[in-house]
Amino acid sequence: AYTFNSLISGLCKAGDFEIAMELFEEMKKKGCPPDEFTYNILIDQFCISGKLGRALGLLKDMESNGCARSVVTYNTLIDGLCKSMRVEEAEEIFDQMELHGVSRNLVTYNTLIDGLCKSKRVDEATELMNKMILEGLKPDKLTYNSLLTYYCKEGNIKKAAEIVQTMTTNGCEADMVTYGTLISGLCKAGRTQVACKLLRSIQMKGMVPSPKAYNPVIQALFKQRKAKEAVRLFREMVEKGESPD
RNA sequence: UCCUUAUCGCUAG
Repeated sequence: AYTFNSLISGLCKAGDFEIAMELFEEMKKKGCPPDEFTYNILIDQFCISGKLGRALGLLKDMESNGCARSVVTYNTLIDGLCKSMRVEEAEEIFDQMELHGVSRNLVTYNTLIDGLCKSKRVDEATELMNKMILEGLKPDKLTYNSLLTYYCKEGNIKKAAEIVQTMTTNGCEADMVTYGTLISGLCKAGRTQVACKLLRSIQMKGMVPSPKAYNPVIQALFKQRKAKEAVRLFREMVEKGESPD
């Protein structure tokens, strides 16, 4: 099955889904039954292509083929449902895990928290974060970033700053993803100057801002008709050894 | 051999 799984996964990534499915059928016929990994790969593919019904169908299949669902299986489905804007169903799957005796892990929580944030249900996302802490799981960068992204998109800089505060006090270092999110939030809120200052302070810390941290600022400067400043910033970025993207 | 987070752009609406 190992060989088949590698092939199927590779084919899916290359977009050759048809061939992957043929191999899947072949496995069953050739006495090499698909295992948990095979199913997870295919479920993920169906989710990515928006065929949730088929993904759920495979989930049923697993059971009848004596294949145990793992936490990854559930995580994949939860993510797929969230990305298709079917968060309610994702929540159902989340609840089902308990009944099936599969324990949720950090990824499970992060996935659903992100889904809730993207559906603008930030209060519930925050509740869920508290719940995970009660269950002994530690929120990580990804957890905080989902919330941070929500507040930044909303232009709620105050809340965003609070999140950064919380994450650092909980031992999560702000990284370039964090800064990139914050900077774009600041630009969106029209606080371009503050965003520039943040760029500076990142450099003071000895970090090199990524192009993704520069981009929103450059963009915002153009919108404010400050093309010269934008170009200056661009030059600076190149000098510091970053390749523009 | 399998799952989750940020910016911009592109495409569609």
